[in-house]
Amino acid sequence: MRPNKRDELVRKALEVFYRDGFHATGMDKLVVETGVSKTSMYKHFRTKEELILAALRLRDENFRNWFIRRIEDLSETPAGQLIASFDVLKEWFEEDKYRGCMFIKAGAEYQEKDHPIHVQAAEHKRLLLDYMTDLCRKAGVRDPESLGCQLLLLQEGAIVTAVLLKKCDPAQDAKEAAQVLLNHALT
Amino acid sequence: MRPNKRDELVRKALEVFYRDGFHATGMDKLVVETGVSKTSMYKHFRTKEELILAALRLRDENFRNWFIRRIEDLSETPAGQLIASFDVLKEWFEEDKYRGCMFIKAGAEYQEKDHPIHVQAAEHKRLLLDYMTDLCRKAGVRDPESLGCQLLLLQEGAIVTAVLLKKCDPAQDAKEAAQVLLNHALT
DNA sequence: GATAAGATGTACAGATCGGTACATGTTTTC
DNA sequence: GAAAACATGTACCGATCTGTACATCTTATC
Repeated sequence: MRPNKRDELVRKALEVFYRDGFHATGMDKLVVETGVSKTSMYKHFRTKEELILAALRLRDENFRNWFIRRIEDLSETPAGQLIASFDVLKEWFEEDKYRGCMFIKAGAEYQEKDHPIHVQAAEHKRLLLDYMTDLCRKAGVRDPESLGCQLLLLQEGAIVTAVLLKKCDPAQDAKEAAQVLLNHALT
Repeated sequence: MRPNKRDELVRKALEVFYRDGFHATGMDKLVVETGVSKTSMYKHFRTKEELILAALRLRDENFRNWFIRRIEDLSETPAGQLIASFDVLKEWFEEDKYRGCMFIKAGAEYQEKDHPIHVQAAEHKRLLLDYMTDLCRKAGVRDPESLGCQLLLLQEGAIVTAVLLKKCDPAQDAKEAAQVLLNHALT
C-alpha cells in the first residue's frame, strides 16, 4: 500500500469524475482505467464517497494553487489581480478539457446541505470568496465583503455560462463588468 | 393513453429529477412515486432520456413564465425590470424547495455538447440571455449585448452561489452590482 | 353480449451498481 | 529457507439499472 500509489489512484479518479460525473462513474470503470484490482482500490478507499472526497481535496489544492499563481504572474497589485483573475478564467475556459467547475457539479449531484461532499464543495467556494475579499481589502475598496462577493458571482456565472453558451465570451464580459464595479468601489 | 395523464407524469418526474438529480433517479422510483405501472410509463416515454427532455421542456415553460411575470409585476419600465429580476431571484432562493437551476444541473450531468439534454439546457439559457438583452435594448443602454450578458452572469453566479454559500446573500449583492453596471451603461 | 383494441400489472432479462470473501502471490523478518 | 505480514486477482453477492414479454383487465363497437 505505497502512498504514491494512492495518490496516483486519486489523480486518475479525479480525471474521470471530472470528465464523466460522479453518479455516472462506477467503481468498475475506475478499476479498469487505473489498471488496479478492485480489492486494492477498496484497500485504499473504504467507499466510493471516500474516493470522491479525496479527489475533491486534490482538485481544490491543484485548482487554487494554479489559479492564484497565474493571477500573481499577470499582475502585482491587488487591484490588478482582481481584474487579472478573469483573464485566468479565460485561459481555463479555452482548455479543450474544460468541463465547468467540479465543485458546482459536486454540490449539484449531492444536494443535501449536510452531505460530506456538499460540505466540501461549499468549503472550496468559501476559500475562493475569502481570497477575493482579501484582494479587495488590500486594494482599499469601500466595502471589501460586498465587492468580493460580487466579483465571485461574476466568476461563478462565467464558469457555468462558459459550459452552456460558448458564443458569448463570458470571461471577457465578466472582466469588463468587474472593471466597472472595481472603479465604482474605489472612487 | 390520455394526454393529461402524460402531463401528470411529466410534472411528477420534473419534481423528482429536480430534487434528486437525473442519474440518481431511476425509472423504478418514478414508477413508485407516480403510482403508474412500468409498462404505462414506457408507453408514454420510450426511454428515460425522452422523459427527461419532456421534464426540461415543462420546466423551461414554467420557469420563464413565472420569472418574467413576476418581474413585470414588480416594475413597468425596462430599466426597473432589469433590476427587479434580482428581487425575483431572491424570492426563488428563499423557497425551501430551492435546489439551484435545473438546466445548469442537466448540462453538468450530460456534458457532451451535442447530447440532446445538453442542447436543451443551453437553449434555455439562450432564451434567458435574449430576454435580458432585449430589456437592455428597450432601456436604451449603450451596448445591450454586453450588458445583457453581464447581468446574466450575475444571475447565474447568484443561482449557483445560493446553493453553496447561503450566508452571503447573493441576490442582494448581485442586485447592487447590477445597479452599478446599469447606471454605468446609461450615462 | 361477443369480440376486438387498447391500457395496465407482473415478472423478468441482461447489465451494472457498490462492496466483499477468499485464494494466491509477494515481500519482509527471523 | 520457514513463517508471518501484506498486496493482489478472481469470482461473486444482493441490489438496482433501463427496458421488455406476456398475461390480464377495461373499454368501445357491432
